Amino acid sequence: MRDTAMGKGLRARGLRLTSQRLAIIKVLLEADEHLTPAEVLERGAGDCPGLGLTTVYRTLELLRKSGHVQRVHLEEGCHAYARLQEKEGHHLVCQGCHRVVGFPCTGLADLVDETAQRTGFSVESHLLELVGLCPACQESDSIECNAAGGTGDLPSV
Amino acid sequence: MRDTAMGKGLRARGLRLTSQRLAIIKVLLEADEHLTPAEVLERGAGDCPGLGLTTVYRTLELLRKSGHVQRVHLEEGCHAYARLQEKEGHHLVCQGCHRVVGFPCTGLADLVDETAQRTGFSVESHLLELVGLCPACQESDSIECNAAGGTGDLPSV
DNA sequence: GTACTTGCAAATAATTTGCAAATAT
DNA sequence: ATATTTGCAAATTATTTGCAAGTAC
Repeated sequence: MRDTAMGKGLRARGLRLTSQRLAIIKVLLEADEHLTPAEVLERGAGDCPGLGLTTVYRTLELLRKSGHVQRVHLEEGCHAYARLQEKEGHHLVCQGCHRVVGFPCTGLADLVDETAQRTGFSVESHLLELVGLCPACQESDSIECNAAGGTGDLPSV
Repeated sequence: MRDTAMGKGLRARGLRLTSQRLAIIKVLLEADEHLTPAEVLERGAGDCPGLGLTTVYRTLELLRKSGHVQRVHLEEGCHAYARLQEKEGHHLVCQGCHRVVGFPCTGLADLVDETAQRTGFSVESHLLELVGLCPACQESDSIECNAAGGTGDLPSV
C-alpha cells in the first residue's frame, strides 16, 4: 500500500502513512463498489482493529483532496466514496451491486463548450455520473442483488 | 401557482394544493439558485407563516418524484434543490451566486452509448452537472459574492 | 364527511470537533 | 524529540417518523 498512488500522494503532501491510513487505502483499492464511510470502517477494521470512524472520515477527505478518491452522488443517500480508476475519472455506477467503473470524459468537451457559449458561464469543472446495470446484474434478473433501491416512482431524466 | 406545471403536476397525481405547497412552489419558481430545504422554508414562510420544515422536506420530495425539481449535488453539502428549467434538465451551477441554469443533454448520447458498449453496462440514467461562474460573477471579480467556498485545495477533475 | 396534510416533538442518522494519549518520522 | 495522528465522547447538523389536529376537496 505504501507504494500505491494513494500512498505516495499522501507522503507527497507531507502526511504520515499510519497503519490506519494504509488499511483504508487497501479497502479502497480492493473495492469495486462505492462505499460509505461506515462501510470503509467495517472492512478496514479487519486489517486494523480499533480503527475509528472519525479517522475514516478524515482520511477519505484527505484522499479526496489529493484527488485519489471521489464522492459518488446518488439520489438517495449521497456521499459514498469510490477511488478514481482511470484518468479524468467519472463514474459509471451499477444500481444492482454498486460497482463503480471509471471512464474518461472525452467527448464531453463539445457539449461543455457549447453550453458555456450559450449561457456565458465559464465552466470550471463537471460532474458526470452514469447509472445503470453492470453485465452481471443484467443477467441475474435486474435488481435482485440490489441494496439501494430505485430512484423514485415517476418519470425523471 | 395553481396553474403552473408544478401545481398541475401535483393535482395530476391526486395530491392537494395546500397553501403550504403553493408557497413552496412559488419559492422554487422565483429562485434562480439552488436552495436547501432550510432556505426554502425561510423564503416560503413569507407567504405562508407557520410553514414547517417537515412540510418542506415532504413537498420537495413530492416535486422531485413528479420530476419538477431536481437535487443538485455539490462536493460540500449535498442535497440542495433546483427546479428543472428546460427539457431533460441538467444543471449548470454558479460557484459564485449559486444560480442554477438548466440545459438539455443533447450531445451526451454518443458518449453514453460508447461507454455502455465498452463496459457492457446498460445505462439507465445520468447525472451531469457543470460547475463554473455565471457572467455576473465573472465580472465582479470571482468568488466574492460567494457562499459555499471552493471545492478543495488540490487538483481534481 | 373523509382522506389527505400539517406541524410539533421526538427519534434517527450523518458528520464534525475538542482533547489527551499514542505514534511515525 | 516533536509535530502529526488517533479515537473517544460530545456536539452539530440533517433528515425522518408518529400522531393528533386541521383542511382541501
